[in-house]
Amino acid sequence: MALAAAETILTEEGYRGLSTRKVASAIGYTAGTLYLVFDGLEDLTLQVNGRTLDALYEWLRARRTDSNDARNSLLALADAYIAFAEIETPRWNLLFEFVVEQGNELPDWYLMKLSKVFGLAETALKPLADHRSELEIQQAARVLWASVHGICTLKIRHRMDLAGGQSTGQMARMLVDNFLKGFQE
Amino acid sequence: MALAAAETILTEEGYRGLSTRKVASAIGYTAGTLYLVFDGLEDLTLQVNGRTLDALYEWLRARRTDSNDARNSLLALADAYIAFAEIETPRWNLLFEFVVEQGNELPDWYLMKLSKVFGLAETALKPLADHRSELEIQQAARVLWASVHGICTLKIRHRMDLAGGQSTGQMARMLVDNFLKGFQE
DNA sequence: GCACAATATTGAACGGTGTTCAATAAGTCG
DNA sequence: CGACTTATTGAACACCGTTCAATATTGTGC
Repeated sequence: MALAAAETILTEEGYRGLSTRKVASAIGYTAGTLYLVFDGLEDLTLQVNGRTLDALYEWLRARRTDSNDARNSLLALADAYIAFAEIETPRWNLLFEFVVEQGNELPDWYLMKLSKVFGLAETALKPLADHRSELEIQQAARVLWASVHGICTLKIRHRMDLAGGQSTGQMARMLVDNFLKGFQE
Repeated sequence: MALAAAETILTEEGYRGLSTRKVASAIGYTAGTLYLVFDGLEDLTLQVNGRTLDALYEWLRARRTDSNDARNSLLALADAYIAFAEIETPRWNLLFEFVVEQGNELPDWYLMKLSKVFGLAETALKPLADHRSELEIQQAARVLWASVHGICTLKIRHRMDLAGGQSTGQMARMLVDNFLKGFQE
């Protein structure tokens, strides 16, 4: 499979090393042949990202804690997310480096996979459902998710190795702790 | 100046359209000449990013509120940050698309500019200094900054246009409100 | 003004990229 | 076997970053 070869190249050389010719020759074909299967490099990238989202979902699902303690669940999720980004950095990078062309939208199947991942945070927040509405839970889950993602991004892209060095995990803990305190009134 | 030309191309064609040849011809030169001034495209990109950081700092500084209300200050800052990302999307994208090569570090002058921007969030949080230590303030400021950045990223890269659609501003408000409630004990 | 040195600039070259497409090879069926 | 369909190629096009010998330009000392 071309996608598996693409993932190998991606992991070994980073997303800048990913090229149609390299993927094709890795599976014993020519670049032209790839264009019978994919619309082009952008499409191939999207497919790779789809598989990465699947892998991320499985990774997180395997590491979640099934407790009724929203704080514990969210911290476990955040730690697992950070670990995935650190271990699978090139694949994780490609996930967000892929900027959708102006006017184009991400395909539905891709948005589905995304919302499946977000869903994990929502279920982790569910134990607080008595105090808040369904919509508020969903919105809070996304705010938290985006925030953890931001912490992850700035750390991995070396935008935060300045003074006051906390680890990514500590930052996530600070975020979740304070946010939840506020969210529970 | 080459950097000004690079910014024009960047704004008009996105960071994928940025090339040494285009920048050079835009100022009436040849690609080779750029290599007497810059170490290569990576260096040129870094210089452009430096100017973007300056512009971002000025943008935020001009829009901050000088009140003693940490919440108001932070929300003004977050809104200004989001607005900058929306208006100057290509330049803002390049700021974080630039992944530092393995082993290389960002130069000191770049980290200085970064910490200057982060500093704005720290001063906005200062009114709460009585309750917390200096270090905690700094750390909280960074957590908040990274979180707002994450919200911004996922929105601009179209990773969140699913159900429960809040605006970026609403998400930032939810984040700051809840975090501060928790942070103030 | 002129010769010489220093600097600035070029343009071709190398190896790479995404993408297209006529031409060819391989497989299938009557 | 021939006809038809499918798979695959490899050359071509227009780019890209980067290097560097050759050339043009400028500046300096006489």
